[in-house]
Amino acid sequence: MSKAKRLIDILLFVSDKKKFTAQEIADTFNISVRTVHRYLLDLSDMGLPIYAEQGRNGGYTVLSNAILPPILFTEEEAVAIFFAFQSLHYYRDLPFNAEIKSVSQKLYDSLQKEAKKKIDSLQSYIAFWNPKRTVTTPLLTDVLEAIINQSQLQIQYDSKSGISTKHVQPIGMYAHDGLWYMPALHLQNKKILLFRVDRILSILANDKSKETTINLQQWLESAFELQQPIRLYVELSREGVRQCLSEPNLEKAVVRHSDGTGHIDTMIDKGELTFNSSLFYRLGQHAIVKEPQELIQLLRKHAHDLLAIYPKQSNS
Amino acid sequence: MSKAKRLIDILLFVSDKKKFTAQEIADTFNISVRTVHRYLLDLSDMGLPIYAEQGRNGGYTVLSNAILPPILFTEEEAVAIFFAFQSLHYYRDLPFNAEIKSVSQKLYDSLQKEAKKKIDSLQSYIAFWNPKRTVTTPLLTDVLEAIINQSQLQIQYDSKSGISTKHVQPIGMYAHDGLWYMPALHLQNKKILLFRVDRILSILANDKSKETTINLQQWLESAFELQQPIRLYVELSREGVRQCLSEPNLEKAVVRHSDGTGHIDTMIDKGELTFNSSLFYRLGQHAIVKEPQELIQLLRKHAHDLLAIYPKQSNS
DNA sequence: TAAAACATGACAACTATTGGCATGATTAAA
DNA sequence: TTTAATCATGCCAATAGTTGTCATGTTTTA
Repeated sequence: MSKAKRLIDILLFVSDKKKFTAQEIADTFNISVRTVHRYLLDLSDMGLPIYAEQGRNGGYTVLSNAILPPILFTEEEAVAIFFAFQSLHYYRDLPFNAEIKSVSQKLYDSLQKEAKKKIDSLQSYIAFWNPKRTVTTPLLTDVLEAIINQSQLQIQYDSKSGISTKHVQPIGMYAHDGLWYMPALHLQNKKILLFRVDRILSILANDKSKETTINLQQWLESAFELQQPIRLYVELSREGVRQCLSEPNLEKAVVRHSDGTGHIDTMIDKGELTFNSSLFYRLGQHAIVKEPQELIQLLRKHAHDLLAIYPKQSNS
Repeated sequence: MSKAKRLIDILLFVSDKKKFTAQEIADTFNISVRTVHRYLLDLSDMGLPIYAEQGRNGGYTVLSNAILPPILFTEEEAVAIFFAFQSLHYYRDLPFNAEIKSVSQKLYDSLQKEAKKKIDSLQSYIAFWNPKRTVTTPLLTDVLEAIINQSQLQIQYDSKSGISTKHVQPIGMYAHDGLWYMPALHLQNKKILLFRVDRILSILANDKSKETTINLQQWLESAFELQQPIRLYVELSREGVRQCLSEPNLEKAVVRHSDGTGHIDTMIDKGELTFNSSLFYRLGQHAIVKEPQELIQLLRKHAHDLLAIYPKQSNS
């Protein structure tokens, strides 16, 4: 086997093992101890952060985390990684911020002059634009750690009804629209609630004592099942069709007529009525709700309330 | 210089040059032609897609795109790239779909068994959730190509007022909220308009004839300057504060009072009034708009319209 | 037909790697 | 204090790998 391959094998072996003696490596790879010393010197020269402790019980220790074998990327692939990272910029807090920086650095360093120019020029043609969030999520990594350890948590939470202390077992954590959410089992009433991680004011992890719950993927799927299905029927003008096609929740249900107008006929959850009323309020005459009556009543009630809040001759 | 380093140098050289003869390489690197043949055989064995044409005017041709020197990643960095890509899944169309797949494949293949498990288990704790868009953007790559070439375009566009043909020069392209947008200079009236790429029905690129315009970054910055500033003053209940802090546009302007309530006092653009009326309609009594009068009138008018659209005893 | 390219084999000269041995230094346990 | 287990380094001969040169083919095109 060529030296290069053997070096990579040893690199992977030691970066995985973290602590070892030269004799171990010699035995594992059937080479002499002398050669092992030489190899480790080479790896050290190549930048592997490794140090040796002398004396009995001594040995080598690798400081970095597990390392992957060298990978060859094409320029296009490097660009893809750059842009994927760019799209993440709008999360103010991310569990991988340090890694994202180091990967970008490694890639950019290895690009040639011309390729760097290409990336820079592409960046003047293409972008991911998102409003930069200002809410910070200081406890993000703590929460993630607790989730991975499957700990039960005592959290102080800033909810609709004020700050309260809750005893929960988290299911997982997900990002949506720039914010982090944590579905968790509320241990008092055995119900799964959804918490916003930025609204968690403090956490206290108890000993891990796992109650078997569903995992995050299952929860995400079930969370969007209809609990109380109800029929939504809406007639759309041409503009209404256009607008509704931009609504992630409804776009699938839009039916176009040949004259450009259309309609929506689908089942939605009763709990989504409030959300939908906001949409159809905005669309006004471009979307005439025919069903359900509840939604129509909601729209009317809200309109009435609004007229009460803002009386005719209002002056500040 | 060691063989490995020389091989990498040659790899980079030839993957950049694409077409070359053995003699060229021999001259460039001061090695014999025989050795070049041997090296190219090695590179071919290592997976570089290269083929040779014999005879006069023959030579070697590399099929793949420019290749970066081998990079060492840590496991954590690989995980970061995976999750960055996961967050992109909600764009149905991306200019880098092929690259994203190949990078994921390369990384996953190079992970050890244990590391694969780690990633899989992390994926059951952490996710990026986004509604999957169903609108397709078939012309995405064509548009990107035209933008890079700085071509002028004749597009068929499905706008509010129907399908029309427009003659434009694109400035760039950006993604937002799962959709792709293209700001472009309308050549008839010299104004910059914003197009949704999925609403472009066909494009026809003219010869490139660049009118100097601003670049995408500049446009993005200027696009959010206030054209017609107007004062927005809103009194917020405790719940209103909570809700407004989740609104990317307003969160910066929210001022909290010591009792948990708060207010917004900021400048907004007159053009955003419609957008804001939808928000404050939803918030109802939790956010009492005091200024501007236009917004209050808009809220009232819309409420009136709605009551007219949905008369009292409406039955489907 | 000649020139320009790739393809491959043989071999000697050269270079790099390896293992074995020796010598030191350092550390912790006996 | 001694001893065993470590790393660290130097030397050298044996071995392994690499290189250049030359030779011989093949394929393609001017």
